[in-house]
Amino acid sequence: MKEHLQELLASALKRVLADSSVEHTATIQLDATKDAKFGDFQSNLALQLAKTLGKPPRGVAEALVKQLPDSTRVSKVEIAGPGFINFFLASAAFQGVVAEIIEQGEDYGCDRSGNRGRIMVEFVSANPTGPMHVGHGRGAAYGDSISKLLAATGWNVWREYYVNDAGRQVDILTLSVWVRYLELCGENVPMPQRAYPSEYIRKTAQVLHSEHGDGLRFPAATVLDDVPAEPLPGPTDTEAEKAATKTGQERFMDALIVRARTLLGDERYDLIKQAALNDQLATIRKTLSDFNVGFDQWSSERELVDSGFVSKALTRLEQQNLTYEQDGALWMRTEQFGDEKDRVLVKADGAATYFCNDLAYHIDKLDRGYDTLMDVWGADHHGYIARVRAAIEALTGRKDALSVQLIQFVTLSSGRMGKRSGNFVTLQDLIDDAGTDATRFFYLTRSHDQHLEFDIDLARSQTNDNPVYYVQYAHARICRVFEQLVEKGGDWDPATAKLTLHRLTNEHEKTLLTLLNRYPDMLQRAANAYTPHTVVFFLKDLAEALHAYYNMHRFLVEDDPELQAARLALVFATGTVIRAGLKILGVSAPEKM
RNA sequence: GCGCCCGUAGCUCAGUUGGAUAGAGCAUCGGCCUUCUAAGCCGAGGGUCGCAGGUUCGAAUCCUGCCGGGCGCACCA
Repeated sequence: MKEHLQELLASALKRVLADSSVEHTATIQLDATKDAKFGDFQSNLALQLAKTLGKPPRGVAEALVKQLPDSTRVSKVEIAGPGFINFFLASAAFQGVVAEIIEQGEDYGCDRSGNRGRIMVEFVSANPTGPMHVGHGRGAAYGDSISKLLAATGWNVWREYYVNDAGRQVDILTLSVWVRYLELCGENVPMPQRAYPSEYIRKTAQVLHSEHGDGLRFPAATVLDDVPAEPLPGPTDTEAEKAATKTGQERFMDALIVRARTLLGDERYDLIKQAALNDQLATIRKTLSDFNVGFDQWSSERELVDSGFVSKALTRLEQQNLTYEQDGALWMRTEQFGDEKDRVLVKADGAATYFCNDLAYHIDKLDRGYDTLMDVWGADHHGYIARVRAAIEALTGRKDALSVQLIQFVTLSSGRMGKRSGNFVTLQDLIDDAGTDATRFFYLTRSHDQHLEFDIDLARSQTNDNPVYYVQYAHARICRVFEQLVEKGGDWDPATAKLTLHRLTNEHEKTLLTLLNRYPDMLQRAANAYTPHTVVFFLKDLAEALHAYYNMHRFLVEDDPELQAARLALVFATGTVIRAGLKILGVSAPEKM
């Protein structure tokens, strides 16, 4: 419809400009109106043109309207305000959408071709060192929905979880489990302050203890032999003292990790490590599964390193002259691609940085043929964007190959949840408590680049305060109407119903038809801007229109079969679009509530 | 100190990429259930869009400077 009006304007524009030297190359802007009194679509073309033509905008508008070709789909064209051209559509043009939706079902307005390109969406990628918290939940809900949205708008989407199962954090995890295990054996080794406190670590330790008995045990005195005691913060520490304490605590932990390796040997150390990782990942997988979030692939950092891909990637970077050695470390030239400084890939001690492995992973993604890489990160990683973007640009020559979506922080009534706070609300707690539907809807009701205040009590409430019910209720009401129809012995045939759509004429029907017509455009906008919350707000509007209609008119009108068929067609189409929209959000569309 | 994000009704937030009189929900007040689910509908009040300039036909939206909040500035992950 929009394209049709744009063509009309383009042709009028061509005639108006025929005898002047002015050219208008920009695409013709056409927007849905906010207010019905301005018609259905508005164009500001005349306002834009007025300046270059040196004529008053209303005059330009008049000239344009005069040259506008006739169209059966347009009932009226008006010039209003400073020079807007307002289009009023013929009602038939609006009613047709119902037939279209009945034919296409939940794919109405979607492009499932995958022709826009291959995109890899990497999201969550939470470290397997503890359960997911509410911040991860937001990233999960966002990543899952943006993937579905992109898949519905012409993208070929692949979703991945990058498992950080290599590096120091895994050693910290291993140590944490071992300390808990020693505790079960009766050995009193203090849990380092900066280790992982998760309850799940205790479970892993218990299983290890029951399976291996004292096989992994060493006397506490041996473990702590020659290791300086861990410093503890004082209540009146200065900044410098706090920093010193932190460094001391890190050293304490590193010393214990070295001790664990030495005493246990590689085989037993790896046994603990693998058990710990498996348990943490199992917990994360369970939560994500409960949360209705799926991945096409889980990529392991460990495997990337072990397979030799990381070193191969480094060789390639060297061959492209993107690296250099300095102070015993290997650096990547990211500064010349917009980063504020060059970055270390391999440290002087020979260990790869996180950036190194992560970059190799991104190279692997590019090797696999994805044109666009989307990374969904927590907002605290924004300082990391420039170096990855720089590296990707260096490799591909494209600035737009990487799209990073930052997810702003989530706060709960009890304050911000930190991963190591030891006392946090897990995502699992949240969805066990409030349910997947309410939780996902809540996460997606705010723009992802906006801080989110998560009202747990509201999400948990089973009352009309909970916004997710508003939309679901509209769907359930529609389903109930069709149930009632059957109970009354009536029937409804979509094919013949399409012939009755001219009966949809009242104000409430017009509102619904307008919204249904806007759905495809809304999907495109939401996908292009990477904003699933656009879908949420659309669904709220659609549900509102349905509820208002429901309260004002009966759908089952026995004394007028034609009108009944038409209204049922309209609410059937509305139900279809609500279901399709909720599916993109990962929220269920119940038939009963 | 430098960089990124944010500031809209009492609270939580939208705002169609610069459009017409800035909108929802919650909260407050007043109406609507013998007819398809009242988890709903209809109506009322509530605003210096942080502040000050600038750009132009037109600014919550773009630019500059302040004020306030969050986050980040590693040979950590």
